[in-house]
Amino acid sequence: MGSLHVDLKDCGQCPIRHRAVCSRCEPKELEVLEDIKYYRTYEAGQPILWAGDHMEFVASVVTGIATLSQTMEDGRTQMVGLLLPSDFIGRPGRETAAFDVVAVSDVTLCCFRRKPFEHLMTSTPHIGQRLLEMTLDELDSAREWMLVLGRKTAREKIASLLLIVARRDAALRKQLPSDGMVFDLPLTREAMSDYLGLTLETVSRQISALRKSEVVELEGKRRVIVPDLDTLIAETGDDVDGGLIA
Amino acid sequence: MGSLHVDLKDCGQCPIRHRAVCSRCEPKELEVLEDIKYYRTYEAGQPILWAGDHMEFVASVVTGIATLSQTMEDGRTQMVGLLLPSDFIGRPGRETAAFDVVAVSDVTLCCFRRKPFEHLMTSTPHIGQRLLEMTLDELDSAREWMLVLGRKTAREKIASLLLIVARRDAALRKQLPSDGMVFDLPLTREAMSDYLGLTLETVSRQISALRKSEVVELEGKRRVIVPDLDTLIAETGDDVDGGLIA
DNA sequence: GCGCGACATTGATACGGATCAAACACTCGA
DNA sequence: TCGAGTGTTTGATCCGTATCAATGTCGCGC
Repeated sequence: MGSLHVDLKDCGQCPIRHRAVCSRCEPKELEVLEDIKYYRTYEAGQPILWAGDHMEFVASVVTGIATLSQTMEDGRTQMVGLLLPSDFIGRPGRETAAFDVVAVSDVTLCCFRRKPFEHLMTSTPHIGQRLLEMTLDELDSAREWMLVLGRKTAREKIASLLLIVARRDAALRKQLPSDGMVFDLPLTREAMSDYLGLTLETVSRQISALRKSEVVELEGKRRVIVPDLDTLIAETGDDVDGGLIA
Repeated sequence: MGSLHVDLKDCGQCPIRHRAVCSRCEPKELEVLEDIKYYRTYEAGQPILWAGDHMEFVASVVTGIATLSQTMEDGRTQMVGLLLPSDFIGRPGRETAAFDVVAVSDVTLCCFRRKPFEHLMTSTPHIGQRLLEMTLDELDSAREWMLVLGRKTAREKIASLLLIVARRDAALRKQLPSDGMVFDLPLTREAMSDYLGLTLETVSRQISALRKSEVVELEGKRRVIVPDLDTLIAETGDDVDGGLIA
């Protein structure tokens, strides 16, 4: 599990080649990147960074899932981002990590030493352009999540999370999300509660409630079946965006 | 009120010259910007953009305060950002607005037609670099706000908002926030509730409670006095960051 | 000066989600 | 096979915030 059957040293073979921060780079630019990059792996459950840590590198997630989160002194924690393959960790121009990063599954990172990477950003506009685009997308997602955290009920929060995971899973398979789709939750109930600003008991109860209402079916604790996508969307409280079918 | 005693056409005189998206530009680059820029003003309470609107321009806030918010079908509203002088509105490469933008006070925008601006971004790296930096900062703020929305109590939320406004106000005067500082709340109770994910009644009650606890004093409805800054910080639930005194 | 409208405060009550507690399900190693 | 550990479900109760409602305050136009 987790072993890759491609030569990771070759950017041309990289599974996130077309989506990551390097996606706009031309062959010559990739060669420079290949010189300063190296891989690191983390096992499920391992911390990758603690808030305040000195960061010697920035990185792209190549495989696996990690979480970005914040913890208060008394232990209350809030997840502030979910890092999936192709997502970027770290920020040029900043010495220390702003949030905790934890591997949820086994994770492989493609790391770049920070200083050379920063230098590269000024000489290679394609990297900065792509990073800007990715950061703007993340800012939009973060703002959308603020609505979930601030205004949605527990039931709507759960439905919103399920829908996000469902859409992501469909995108990964290069399919449209559809009625009858099946996917696995990558997160424990506790991780879901940290994401949604709820307790794990409430998460559990609301998932049970959605099952009783036949909005979703469960196979074991993690596998989810969505019999009717529009029903799930209705439960999120968002307006129906028909735009996806086009 | 709102009339500026400077020639706005001259970027050299612009009050946000050193912080806005154009702050890295050299004189020659500013000349290009001056060709495509124009000013628009909005009165307090006026909408600037609705989510979904076609955007023909991107802009910098020159003076005044605006809010960025999202509304659900049933009317629940969440503010997702507060736009202050030098903040940027819009996003290169996107046709439509993602959120509602409303002027809270009288607002002046420095607008750039979107297409020429996008073109400029590829030819003038300084703009993209600065925009990346600003966007990364906003992403960090958005993520910090997610902790407030997801995990803080009503009292902590109010204290967090007061502290943010206090710090911003101090920064505007180029002072450090200090004991005994006085500032005005730019927002109504309702706008605060939209920001904090509360009802306006709860906002009112918690402000009264903080006053009874002598964490703050009020002069009228809007003017706030902070007798002891550390007391206010303690009420936010955040760890005390001594870093500011250095 | 009066009355209106916008904004704010305060009170009474309801309800959603947190908290405390117990039991269940599954995996893994002895 | 059993027992421990981890993650999950479910129940009982409590508390914080929402909701519904009334009253208060200030500024402004008539």
